[in-house]
Amino acid sequence: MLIHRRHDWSLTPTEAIALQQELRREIIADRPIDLDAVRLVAGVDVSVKNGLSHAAVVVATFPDFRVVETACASAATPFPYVPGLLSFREGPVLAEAFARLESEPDVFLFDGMGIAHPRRIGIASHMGLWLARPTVGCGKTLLCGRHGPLGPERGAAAPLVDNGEIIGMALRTRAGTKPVFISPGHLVDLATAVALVLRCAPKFRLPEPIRLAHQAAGSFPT
DNA sequence: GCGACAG
DNA sequence: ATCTTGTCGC
Repeated sequence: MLIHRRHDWSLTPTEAIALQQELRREIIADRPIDLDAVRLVAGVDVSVKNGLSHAAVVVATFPDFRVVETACASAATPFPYVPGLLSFREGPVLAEAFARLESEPDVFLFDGMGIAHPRRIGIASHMGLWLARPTVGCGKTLLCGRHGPLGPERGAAAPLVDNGEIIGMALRTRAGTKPVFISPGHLVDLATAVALVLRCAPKFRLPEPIRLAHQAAGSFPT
């Protein structure tokens, strides 16, 4: 599908932070989406092996999750992991994989944060600008913000608050397991993001598209 | 200055 | 993220 190249990726940490401050102004995180109109959902993930980064984008039907396409890409890992700058480490390979997509997913689910980020531009939001399509962040652990206690049942949720603003939601997708942290990436609002993730994770803690992408990204020949 | 810190 | 098998429990 058509990708919008927004900038160069080879930046120093200081330059990367400055770029995030510029790009954050373009993020739209208050737009509702009609989930009944969603037909294709993509799961996005990257695995790192011996200095190489392997990206996988798995496109599945919604709401039954049958795989219709898998786009992959590999490249030398360009940037060390630095909290707050994950997109500069995984963005390059992901952009390559996105460019190889033949289908046009209605929404992309990322393994990481959307606006629940110190500068409100986690990897889901950042890549959302490149994709110019709805993106949602689904993290397994918290990067920033706090939340109150959650009920024990599936569907229980508590707002993620940082500096007085609601940036996401701690959401229990399965009873008896830790919650996941949902936040709008780009072109979606929090309520829609939460509803989508709940529908994408009917059985396991993580959304089905992300599980598929995680498996694909991790099964590269060495 | 002291912690916290997606993947 | 990654190194890694079996095992406890619903």
